[in-house]
Amino acid sequence: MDQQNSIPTLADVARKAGVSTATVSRCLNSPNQLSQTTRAKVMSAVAELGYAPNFNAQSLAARRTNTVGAIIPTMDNAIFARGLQAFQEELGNLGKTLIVASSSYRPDLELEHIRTLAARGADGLLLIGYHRDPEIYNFLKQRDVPALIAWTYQRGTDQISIGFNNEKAMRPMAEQVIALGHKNIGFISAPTEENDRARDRVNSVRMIMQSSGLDPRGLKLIETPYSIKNGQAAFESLMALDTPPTVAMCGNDVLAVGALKQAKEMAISVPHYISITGFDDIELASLAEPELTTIHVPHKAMGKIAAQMLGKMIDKQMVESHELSTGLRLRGTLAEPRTLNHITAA
Amino acid sequence: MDQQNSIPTLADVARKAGVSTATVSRCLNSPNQLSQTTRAKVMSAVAELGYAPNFNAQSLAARRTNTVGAIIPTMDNAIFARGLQAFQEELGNLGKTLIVASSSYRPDLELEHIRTLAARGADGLLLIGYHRDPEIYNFLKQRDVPALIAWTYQRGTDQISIGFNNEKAMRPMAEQVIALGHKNIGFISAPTEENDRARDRVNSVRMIMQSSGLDPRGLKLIETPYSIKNGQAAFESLMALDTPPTVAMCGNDVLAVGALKQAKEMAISVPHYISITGFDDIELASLAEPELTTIHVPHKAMGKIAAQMLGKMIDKQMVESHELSTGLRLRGTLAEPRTLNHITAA
DNA sequence: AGAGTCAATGTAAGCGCTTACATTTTTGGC
DNA sequence: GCCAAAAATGTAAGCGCTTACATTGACTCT
Repeated sequence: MDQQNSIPTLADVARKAGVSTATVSRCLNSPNQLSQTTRAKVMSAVAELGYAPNFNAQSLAARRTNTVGAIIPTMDNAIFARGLQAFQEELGNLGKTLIVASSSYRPDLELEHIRTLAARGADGLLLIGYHRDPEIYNFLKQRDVPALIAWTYQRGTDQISIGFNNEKAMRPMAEQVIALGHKNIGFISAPTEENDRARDRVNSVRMIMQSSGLDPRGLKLIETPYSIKNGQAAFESLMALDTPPTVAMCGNDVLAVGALKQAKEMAISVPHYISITGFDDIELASLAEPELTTIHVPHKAMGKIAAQMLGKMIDKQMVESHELSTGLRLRGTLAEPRTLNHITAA
Repeated sequence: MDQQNSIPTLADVARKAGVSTATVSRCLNSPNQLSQTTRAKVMSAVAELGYAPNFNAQSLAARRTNTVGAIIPTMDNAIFARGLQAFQEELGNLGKTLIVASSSYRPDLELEHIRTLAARGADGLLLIGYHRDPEIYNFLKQRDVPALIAWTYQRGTDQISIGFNNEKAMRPMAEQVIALGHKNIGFISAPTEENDRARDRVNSVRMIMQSSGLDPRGLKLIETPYSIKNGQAAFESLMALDTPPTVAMCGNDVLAVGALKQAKEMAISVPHYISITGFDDIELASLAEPELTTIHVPHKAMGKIAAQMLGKMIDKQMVESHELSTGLRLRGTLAEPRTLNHITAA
C-alpha cells in the first residue's frame, strides 16, 4: 500500500526465488548447507530486490545482536576518542557494530545508558573505570551481559578489566619529582569523587610522599573538570597561594597544558620557577613548549585489545584482565625546584 | 528453563499485574489513557520485576527505532569528536540514541555502513560532506531514510545540509594572505579526491589568486592525510622547493600545527620567514606558539543544530539547509612575506 | 428507564526473521 | 535397481512487542 515497492522482506525474496523463507535465511547465514543451484537462485533474487535483512527482526528471532555498547565519559576528549576509534575498528573486523553513549561523568546517566543498551540487547558492554554502584554490576550479571572495564586495571575483583593501574602508573612520576627535591607539591586533578582513575593518580603521589618522609597532607590539591581553561584557572589559584608549590603535577595532559599556558600568560618560567607534569601523553604533550613531561599511556592499543577481549567474553570464552604498561616520558617541563635566590620568573 | 528467572517480558508484567499485555504496553507508552489504579498496578509490577522493554521487539512491532546513525570519517579528529559529542547530547534530549560508524575516509566503507544502519532501521542518518555516489542517495530515498549532510553547506541540491560553505569560509583568509603581498603560496591539504570540503578550500584560494591577478597554477599544493606528522613532512617538502613559498596555507589546523612544529625543528621563523595558516580553530590553534591564524568553525553548534534538524526530518517536518558562519581569526602566524634581504631564519 | 457516549481494557493479528523438526531428494554400496 | 544414510529443503512455531478493533461498563441526557 506504500508509495511504490516498499522495503523487500525475506518472504519477498523467497517468493521470487521460488523457495521457502527458511532456505533464504539459511542462504544468508550458513550458505554451505545449500546446494549450489538454490544458492544461486536465492542470491540473484536478493540482488534483484536489493534485499537487506531487517536487523531488529533478526536479533529478535536469533536472540543476539552483534552489537556492543560503550559508555564513555565524553567523546570530546582525545584519549577516549582515540581509544574508541581503535575499539570500533577492531569491532568492525569482528563483524560487530558499536553503539556509543556518553555519561558526561554522571553516574546516573551512566546507569540509564547501561539500561538502554541492555534493552537494546547489546551483546557486551565497554565501561570506563571500576568505581560503580554494585547494583549496576548485579544488573549486568542478572541480564547476563558481559562487561569489560577499561582504562583501569584491577586484580582480585570479579570484573574483567583492560588497562593500567593508575596508582602504579603515576608512581615513577611522583618518585622523579620527589627525587629532584620537590617538597612543596601542587596537584591539579579531575574531580576524584566519581572518578577512580583520577583518585588513584592523586593517591599515588600521596603514597610516595609518605614513603619519602613528606607529609601527604601537605599536597596542594585542586580538583577541576577536564578542560584547558580549568587547568589555567587551577594553576592560577595554585600560584596565588602563600607559598606556591615548586611543581604542579596534573592528572591529565589537558589540565597540564592549561597550566602551562597560564604560566606563560603570567610570565612564569617553566620549568625554572615551577615544574609542570601531565598524564596520558596525548599529541598535545609534545607540541607544547617546552614539551610536557608526562606518563605515556597506550590508548590505541587499549582500544584494540578491549575489542578482542570483549569479543571473547561474548563468545563465553574465559578471558583474564589485561594489564598494559605505561611509562614516564621525561621532557622539558620538569626540573629541580627553584632555589630561594631565584624567586622571580626568568 | 534458564538458570533462574531470566529476563522478564511484557507478558510477565501483565500476568503479575493481572492485566493484558496491551494494557502494560499502553501504560509504558501512553500512560494517560489508563486509569489511575491500573497504572499503579502495572507500575509496581514493572518495578518488582525490573522489567525493561526489549528494544528490538519494540522497534519491530512499532516500525521505528528512535535511533539515528552517524557516519563520520574518524572519531580521532577533534572537530568530528566535538561536533559529534554535541550531536549526541542533543539527540539524547530528543530521546534518541546514536550509532556511530567511521568510514576512515573510504567511500566503500561508508556505503557499507549506510547499508548496515539502514538495515538496523535507523530513523535518520548524519553524513559528512556532500560528495557521494548518487546511487547512495537513491538508496536512501528508496528506503525513505532521511539523511542530513553536515560539515558543509550547499544550496540548490536535493540534499539538506547543515554547515558552512568551505569555499566561502576560506575566502577571507586567502584575501588576507594576498593582500599582505604573498605571491608564492604553498597549500597543504587533506586528499581532495574523496573530500569535497578539502577540495573547496583549495579551490577558494585558487579563485582568489585568479581574481587578484595571480596564476592559480602557481599554487604549490601538497596533499596528505590528516595528521601532525604528515603536516610536518609536507612542510618540509614545501621548504625543499627551489623557491619555497612565503606562506604555507593549510587545509586544517592539525596539518598547520604539524607545519609549525616542523618550522621550529628546522629553525625557520614563523611568521617572519614564512607564514602558516590553518582552518577549524580547534583548541590546539591558540595553544600553538605563535598562536595560529585560522578560520573559526562552530563545530559544537553544528552538532547541536544537526540533531535538531534531523529530529524534524524524521518527524516529516520540512527543514531547510542551514548555513553557519565562520570567521577569520588573525593571530600570530600570518604576516607579510619576507623581504629579499631577510632570507634567513630569525 | 433506555439510548447514546466515552473512557478503560481486552483480543488477537501481525512486525520480519530464525530454527527445531518434518519431509523430500540425492547419493552410494551392494 | 533397492535401501539406508546423508543432504537439501520445507513447515510452522515462536522471538517480545504494538495496535486496530472489539468489548465492557459507567455516565449523561431526555
